[in-house]
Amino acid sequence: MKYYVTTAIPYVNANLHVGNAMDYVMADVLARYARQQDKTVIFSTGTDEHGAKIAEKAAEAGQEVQVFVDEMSVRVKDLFKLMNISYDRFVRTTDKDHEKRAQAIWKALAEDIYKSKYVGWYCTGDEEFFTETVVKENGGICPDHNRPYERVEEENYFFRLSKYNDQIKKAIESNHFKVVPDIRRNEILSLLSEGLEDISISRPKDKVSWGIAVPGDDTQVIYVWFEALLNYLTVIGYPDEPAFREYWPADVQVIGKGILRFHAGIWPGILLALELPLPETLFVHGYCTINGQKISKTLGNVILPADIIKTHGADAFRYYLLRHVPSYEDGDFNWAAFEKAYNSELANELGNALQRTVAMILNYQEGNIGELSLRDVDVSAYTDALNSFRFDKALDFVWERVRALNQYIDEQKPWAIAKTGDSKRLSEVLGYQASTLLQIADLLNPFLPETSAKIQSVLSGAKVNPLGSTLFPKSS
RNA sequence: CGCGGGGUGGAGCAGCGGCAGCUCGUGUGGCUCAUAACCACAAGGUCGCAGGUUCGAGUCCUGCCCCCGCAACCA
Repeated sequence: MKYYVTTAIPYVNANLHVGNAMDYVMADVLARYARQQDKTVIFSTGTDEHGAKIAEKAAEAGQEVQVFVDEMSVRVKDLFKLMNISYDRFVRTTDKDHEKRAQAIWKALAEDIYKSKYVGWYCTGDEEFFTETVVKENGGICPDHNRPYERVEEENYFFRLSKYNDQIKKAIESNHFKVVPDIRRNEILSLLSEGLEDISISRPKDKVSWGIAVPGDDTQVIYVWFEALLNYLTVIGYPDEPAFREYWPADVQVIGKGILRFHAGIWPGILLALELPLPETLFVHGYCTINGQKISKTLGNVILPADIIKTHGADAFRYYLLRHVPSYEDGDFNWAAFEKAYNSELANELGNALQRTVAMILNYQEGNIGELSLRDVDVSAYTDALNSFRFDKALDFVWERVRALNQYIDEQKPWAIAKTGDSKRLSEVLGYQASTLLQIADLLNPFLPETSAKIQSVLSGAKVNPLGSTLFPKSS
């Protein structure tokens, strides 16, 4: 069975921070879980590299735009490696292949594209037009970028999005196209009730040169956001590659709440116009604040994934985002909460459970693990949680198992059994401990791949194979 | 009257008509296999405010107060 999962592709104008990482970590869990179930998986991600803002950033850095985006794209890949993101395909919007296929999509949409005059206020920081009222409210200055809106009057190509409004609404209402969680589904439905307007999907080349040319009109380039959405199709080779025919529609597309309108409004409109099926599910996660504040460069509160991973490892980083940021809502990252979770949950509960088990097997049984004895455990709470993208709840379930194991050890008191010389009973108890740890490793595999592998390497043979150090060592 | 979410022990949350629950923190005790880790027990709540419906209301209804999102591409 095939499984196609995507993330939004990051715009490479800045380094990715902990909040940005939610997309990739969550999608990675889904991809690993699907592989564990023997599905054939394509997990796609990439980088969004066009637009005036990128060109501007490159100029600031005194670099050729292509050199700039090459470098930024490599940084993203490096970060993904650091976070253990197991993507299968990586698309860059500056790839020749993407450009060619994006243009093919444009041509396929020809019937729904028309040329018209656009008059409005534009902010280069947002790459977006704003309405008269918004501009007035903000006194003519974009609050996000602290720069004046530009008065722009230009000829653009438009996409007949309004035509598909009702079809999109129906698809979401009928759950043919599922938007998860409900709060986001309701949000987009209310928006669709108001009705979507046609959108501008190109900009004049003399204003924005860093982009993909509109086929048949070299005075215009494709609007960066429109073209970036197409990555979900181009990365699997729309329209002619076998992967496209096999893997589309996507099973899950993971995005952050800020780009809901694009993915539940514009994107399905494009797909309907192309007469392609809509994705099965759009999963929308919340944002991660830092110390309760919105992450922002101007506030200077940015924490990079590498800051955490360098000292505590990728698994601890993934663990915190997946369990302590509610999967359906916003959450907070702060060092105190992170250290707390690391020490008490990862080190004291899980790490120590492995440690005490290994120590006893070494001390009492010369390292012989003996017979594993897996009692049947109902893991439906875990699978239900994963199937509904409740990563936090799935990990709660795993930790119930970890706690239960520590309780079991305290109740059985294997150290006391060792003194009685009842080696048969002792072996049963220690065998059960090892089995439970292996089961936990299995459940943890999609979430904490390194930890899962470590536990397995310790307990998979006939004898324990102790790690060089403890799982999750404490620094202080 | 733009739309939506929320206010529950010190903190973070669950419960959505029938004995107020979970994790953390706090206190006490137990254990000694273990990363000064682990386990047990306890204290701590007029469930934002005011009315109403009901045999019975965190839970349903009405009004009010206060936070926070979206609207306004920020992942």
